[in-house]
Amino acid sequence: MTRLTNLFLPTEREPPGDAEAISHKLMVRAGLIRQVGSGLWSWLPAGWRVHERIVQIVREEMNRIGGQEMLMPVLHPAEPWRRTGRYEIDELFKLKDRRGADMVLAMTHEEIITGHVAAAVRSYRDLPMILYHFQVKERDEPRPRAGVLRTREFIMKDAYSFDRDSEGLEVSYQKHVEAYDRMFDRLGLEWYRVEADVGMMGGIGAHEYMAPCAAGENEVALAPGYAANVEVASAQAQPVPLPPAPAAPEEVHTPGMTTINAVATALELPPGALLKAFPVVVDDEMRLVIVRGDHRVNEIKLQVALGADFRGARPDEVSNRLGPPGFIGPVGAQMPILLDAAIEPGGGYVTGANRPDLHLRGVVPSRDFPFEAVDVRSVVAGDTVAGGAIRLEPAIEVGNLFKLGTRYSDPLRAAYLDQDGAEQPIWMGSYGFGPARSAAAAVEQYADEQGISWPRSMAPFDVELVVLGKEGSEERALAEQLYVELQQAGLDVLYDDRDAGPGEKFADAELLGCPVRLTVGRRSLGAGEIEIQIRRGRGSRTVPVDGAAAAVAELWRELP
RNA sequence: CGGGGCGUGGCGCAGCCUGGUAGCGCGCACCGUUCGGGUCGGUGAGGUCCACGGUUCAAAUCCGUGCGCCCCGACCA
Repeated sequence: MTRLTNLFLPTEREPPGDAEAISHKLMVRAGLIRQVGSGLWSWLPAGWRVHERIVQIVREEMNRIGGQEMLMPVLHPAEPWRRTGRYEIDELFKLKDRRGADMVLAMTHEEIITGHVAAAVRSYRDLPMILYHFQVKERDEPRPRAGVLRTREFIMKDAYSFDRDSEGLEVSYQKHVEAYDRMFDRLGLEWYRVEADVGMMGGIGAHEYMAPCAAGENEVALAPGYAANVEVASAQAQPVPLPPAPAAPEEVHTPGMTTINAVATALELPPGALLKAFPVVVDDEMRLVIVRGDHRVNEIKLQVALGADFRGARPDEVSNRLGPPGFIGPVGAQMPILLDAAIEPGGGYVTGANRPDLHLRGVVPSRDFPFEAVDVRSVVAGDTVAGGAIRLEPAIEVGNLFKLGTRYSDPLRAAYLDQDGAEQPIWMGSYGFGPARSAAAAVEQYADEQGISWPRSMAPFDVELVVLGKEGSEERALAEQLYVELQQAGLDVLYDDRDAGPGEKFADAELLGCPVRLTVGRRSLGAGEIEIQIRRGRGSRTVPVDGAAAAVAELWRELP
């Protein structure tokens, strides 16, 4: 199929000077991608083969659940984006055409697909339906990073389901869960399906598919039978020993101690025996959020608990309503108090006294101040879910599933007539998948000192055939013949026919990371054999020249 | 948006502080050598030093402006 002398595969000995992530370094070094600008990347031929192999697997799994592939444009009129209220999103690229009309570059395609469905679907008989496409997405990210892991332009598979009601949406959603589970298994990635934030853009449920890797931007909380994005994870906190509480809170002099650590150290208490007060403002009203001293407020969980956007209170607001920053607390606070569920209502905690250089010891929430119990803290490693300890892992989001409900069908008037002739809104779901991120995640997960080690399903080639020997040698003649036979056996072969030394050929083959490397050289040819190296695990064996192609094809099918 | 850093042949970098002939390694071309782990030797090509402006007899180097790129943070009182 491909001779290396004819392939545009510019490998580099050294990674770009500014690269940090493994996938960034290796994908550039291996000649798969090249940078055009910040967050803008070209896919070179070998890299594009990887991308398209991934795409094909996704396509097959989408078709299997009845998805219909189509294509929508990247350039949109602004109007539908205004209708859904998303025109104001900062990440949305906006531009004007020559007539001065407002246009946008698609960051996703809910507006357009819903418009098509709204215009064409009339009857309950037209539903349910799953439509999808692979198309470029444009997002003006505040900070692109790590090669192809976070870019401003990327291809996404986005699918949309249209159902008659919420029960129908559940069915469509479950089909996608199954399709996604299958595709990530087929891709050979390590992955987790985790509970995810539905976001403030409406929606009633969400999952993310996370590929664990060091360069990941997210963290997932994992326990036996449990997996969630830390943004939404919920768990039982580890208990903290509390000193016995006195009959009433006592003042403690704590000069200049404005941090949890300073107070905990001075009073010889664990940080978890203190309460941290976090004043926020919601719709111009201040509220006091309280978490344990060793915990952190999770802003996404807090937003969900509040049911509204919030901001941290300014220092002057804190001073006016409570006390000097660093010494604030819930006792006597004239505002609603949200108490994190990890706090024992009957415990005796230390809190700020709302006066300079003073804290209170022995504060018992249920006795000393009114509160509403909420779960608004970030889980930490060692917390438990159903008795199992949580661990946290960095991961990259490679897919997501959203139950949109009528978030888009309402403003875009996507409705149908039911059996009684009554108009009903269409229930929608949306389902994203990132081929580029999946490729990068595979590089991150399986790379070693030598380079990339692709899962069989996404490798640019199944086999790299390396010939050692000069032009006109016996090795060359045999390699040429093997090259043809391997292709006839159904394998995608990259044939390194360059006039280069063995070290260079081996190093490049390991960098590119095809699952199997074949070596035709004098050493084994004398015994009538060629060598097979498995990239993953670096195992090596020999096989007779006769029937070698069939043997390799059989071996390949057993690889991960 | 805040903070830090960088921009010099294709790639990775030095030179800048202290202004005065633009360097190194790799790669590339050619010749020879070698041929199971980036072999060795020789010859050679290749650079508006990000851009513009300023200072100076003289600017890669100093000053200013702009552009581009990377990293960290975007949060708890």
